Amino acid sequence: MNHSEIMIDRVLVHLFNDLLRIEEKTLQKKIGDLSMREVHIIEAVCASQKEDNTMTVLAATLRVTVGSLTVAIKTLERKGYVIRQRSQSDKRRVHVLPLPPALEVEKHHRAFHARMVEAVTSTVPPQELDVLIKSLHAIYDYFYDQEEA
Amino acid sequence: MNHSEIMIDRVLVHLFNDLLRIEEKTLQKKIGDLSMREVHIIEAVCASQKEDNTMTVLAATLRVTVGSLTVAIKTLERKGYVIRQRSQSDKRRVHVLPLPPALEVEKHHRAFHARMVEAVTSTVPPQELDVLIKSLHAIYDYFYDQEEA
DNA sequence: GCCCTATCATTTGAACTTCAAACATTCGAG
DNA sequence: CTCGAATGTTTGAAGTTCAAATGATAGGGC
Repeated sequence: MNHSEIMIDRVLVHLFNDLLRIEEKTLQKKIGDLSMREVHIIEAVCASQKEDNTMTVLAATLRVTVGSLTVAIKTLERKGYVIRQRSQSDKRRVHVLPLPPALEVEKHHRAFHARMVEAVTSTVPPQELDVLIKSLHAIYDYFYDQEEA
Repeated sequence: MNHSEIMIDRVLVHLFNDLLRIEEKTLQKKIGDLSMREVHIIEAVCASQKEDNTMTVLAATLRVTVGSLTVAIKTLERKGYVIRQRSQSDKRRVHVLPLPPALEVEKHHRAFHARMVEAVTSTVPPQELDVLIKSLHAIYDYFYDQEEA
C-alpha cells in the first residue's frame, strides 16, 4: 500500500474506532451512570418514529438480537431512563418510551454529533466539501451493497 | 443537520461499526477459532517492530490495559498463535512473537484491508481521489489534535 | 370455536472483553 | 544496598452479546 492507501485504511479502521472513544470522553460528565452502548440505545429509542419503538424494530436498528436488547432495556428501565408499554392493539408487542433523563442525555449526544460534523465541514475547504460528500456517498453505497449481498 | 451533514455523521459513526461486521463475515472461514478482537491483537503482534513487541507497548497500541492484554495473550498462547519470551536484557519485559498460524491469519487479514482500500480507490473517480485523500488527512489530523488536548 | 403456526418478547447460561486493584519481580538511581 | 519505578500477572467484577428454551399472543384455515 502506498501513502494515500495507508491513509484510507487508517481512516476507515482507526478513526472511527477512536471517535467512539473521543465521544465517550466528551460526554463523560453528561451521561452519568450510562455506558456508550446505553447512550446509543437511548438514541435509537428517542429517534424511533411512532410505532417503530418496538423491541424487534429497535433491535434491528441496533443490530443486536431481541434477547440482547431485552437485557439492555431492562437495565435502562431500572435506571429510570425508559419505560415499556405493552401495545394495546397487539399484546405481543412492547413499546419503549424515553423518559426525561433520556431526552436530556440525547440532547447532549446530538450536540456532540453536530460539533463533530461541524469539525469536518469547517476543516475541509468549501469547494472541496462537495467532492468529499460525493466520495463518501459512493463509499457508503459500495459497502452497503456489499453487505446486503 | 442538512442532507450532506447527515451523510457525514452517518459515515463517521456507522460505517466503522459496519465495516467491522463485514470484516468479520468476510474472514469468518479463515480465522478458525479466533474472534475479531484476537485477529487484531495478532495484527499488532505481527506489525510490531523489533523490541516493540512487549506487553506494555502492545497494550498501548491496542489501547487496552496491560492486564487485559495479559488475559488475551494467554488465550492466544494456549491456542498456539503466539509465544512469550522473557527479555534477556531486562527480565521484567515480555516479548510476544507470532507463530506460523498467526502469520497465516494476518495474511488474510491484510488482504481484506487491501481489498477494502481498493474498493474505495476504484469507487471514487481518479481526479476526485486527491481531494478525498486531502480531506481525510485534514479530518484525521483534526481529531487527533483534539484527542491529545 | 379450535388448532397450528408464526410472531414478539423474555429468561437463562455461557462466552468474550475489559478494567481496577492487589501482587510479584526486576531495574536503576542514589 | 535500598527504595521507588517499571513491567507483567492474577483475580474478581461488570458489561455486552448470543443461542436456545420458554411463554404469550395473533391470525389463518377448518
